Amino acid sequence: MEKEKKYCYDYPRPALSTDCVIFGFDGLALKVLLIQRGIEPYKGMWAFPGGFVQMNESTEESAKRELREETALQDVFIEQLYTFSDVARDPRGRVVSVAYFALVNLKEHTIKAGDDAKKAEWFSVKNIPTLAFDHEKIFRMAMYRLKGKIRYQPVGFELLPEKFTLSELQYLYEAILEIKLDKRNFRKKIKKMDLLIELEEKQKNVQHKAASYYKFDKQKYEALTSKGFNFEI
Amino acid sequence: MEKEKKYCYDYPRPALSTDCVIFGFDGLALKVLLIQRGIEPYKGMWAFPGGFVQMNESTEESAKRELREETALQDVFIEQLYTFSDVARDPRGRVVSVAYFALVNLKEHTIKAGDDAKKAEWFSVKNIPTLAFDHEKIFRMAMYRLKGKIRYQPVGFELLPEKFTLSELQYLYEAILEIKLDKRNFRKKIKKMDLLIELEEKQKNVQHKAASYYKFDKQKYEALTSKGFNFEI
DNA sequence: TTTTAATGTGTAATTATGACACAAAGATAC
DNA sequence: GTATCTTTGTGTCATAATTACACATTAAAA
Repeated sequence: MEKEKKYCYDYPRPALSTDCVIFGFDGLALKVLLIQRGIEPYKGMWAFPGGFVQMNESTEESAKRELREETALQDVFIEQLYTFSDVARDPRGRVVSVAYFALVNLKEHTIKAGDDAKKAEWFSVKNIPTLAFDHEKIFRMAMYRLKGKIRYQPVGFELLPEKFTLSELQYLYEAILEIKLDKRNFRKKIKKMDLLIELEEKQKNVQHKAASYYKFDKQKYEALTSKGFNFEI
Repeated sequence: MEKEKKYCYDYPRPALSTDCVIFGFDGLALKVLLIQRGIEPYKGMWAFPGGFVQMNESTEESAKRELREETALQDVFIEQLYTFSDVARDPRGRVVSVAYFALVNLKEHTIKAGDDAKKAEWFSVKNIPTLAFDHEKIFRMAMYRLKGKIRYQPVGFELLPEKFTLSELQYLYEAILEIKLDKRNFRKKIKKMDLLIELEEKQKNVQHKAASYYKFDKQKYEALTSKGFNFEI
């Protein structure tokens, strides 16, 4: 078959891709998922999972598809981050990329083992390798957004298992905000917003006093937000 | 010359455009600038100014160029809003649009008179006509963003002339937030953040006690933000 | 001189924030 | 089974922020 460029337009068009910054929390550190590139450009370097947008899908659908294909993650929190469009951001030519960020809880979602040449790995946000393309810029923006967002929207729960202890919740906030919080004051605030349900169940197999598990009252939160309530830490 | 499609690619590509939601404030009401479409589709309907992204410009440059070409506005506050990519958002075919929002002060910037077929007009945000494409969605998003942003970043000053009274500032906040604020409490907050400079000059030709003019201390604000300060209303 | 319309100012009650320490529980080691 | 270890879970007080609320002053116009 002849090598032929089949798709022709009156005016030139940039290629359109999506990239996805996937955050996870393992109970101690905030992590992001990176893919090691198997092909040029930037072969061998780490980058966020992503790919080109197809004609029959929105950019959000594209980001979700890439997420599913490259990591087998599904039904996770995902939100548009920013569109990166510097003329020279991709050495292959003009590529505009719509970046998304996703939040997953590492305990309940396992990622697919790296298929063929592609290796996927979680990196602590404190220790990220040099990234391909302009992905450092994307990463900084994603961190900034997450830090801002967690203060006024209860997205933190997306990073925790369904059942979690108050200390786990606090460690998560500390990891994202990169500050130390006071235990009593943190609990006071969390209790006052009245969006957690304390479960009967307690921790097991811990070598100290077992903490109660809590779960997030999503229904109540949605009822409140539709009435104009605003969550704030 | 033969009608020929010159730009060919291995894979199909969506067209990429930018649209710009331009907010202005006339002292009483918050307004947006709309362009009446001179051609199909949606001929005669109102829409946000916008156009296709060229190969040698980023989307932000494209939005600024469109703004300049369609309204003669330059050097105004502009920020990326969101990328709209629904497959069917444009009846001409697949068009992904990166929306921006801009803030201008109506007293110091006059917009170009509508050239040829294009008529530009300011509409109160309380009274917007039916819009072309998915621009209603873009508009709702822009309003939501502005409401959020004005509470923690001093973007309001972009909508006022360099010299303004405290009442004008308060009316602006009331128009954007769509709430009534208490005069004494508002002034207390504004004064405490210490980012306004009171000028010698007072209002003239008003049929009541003349108010002092103030200006925003941008230098001080930038010095503070670089140290992690956070403006909040 | 009176009227009109908006400016500019303070206090007190309530609520939110931030700093701070120790007994109780459960597992493990001896 | 007692001591040890580690983490849970809780309250108070001082300070700061927020909210509600009213009237004398000024400048122009009638």
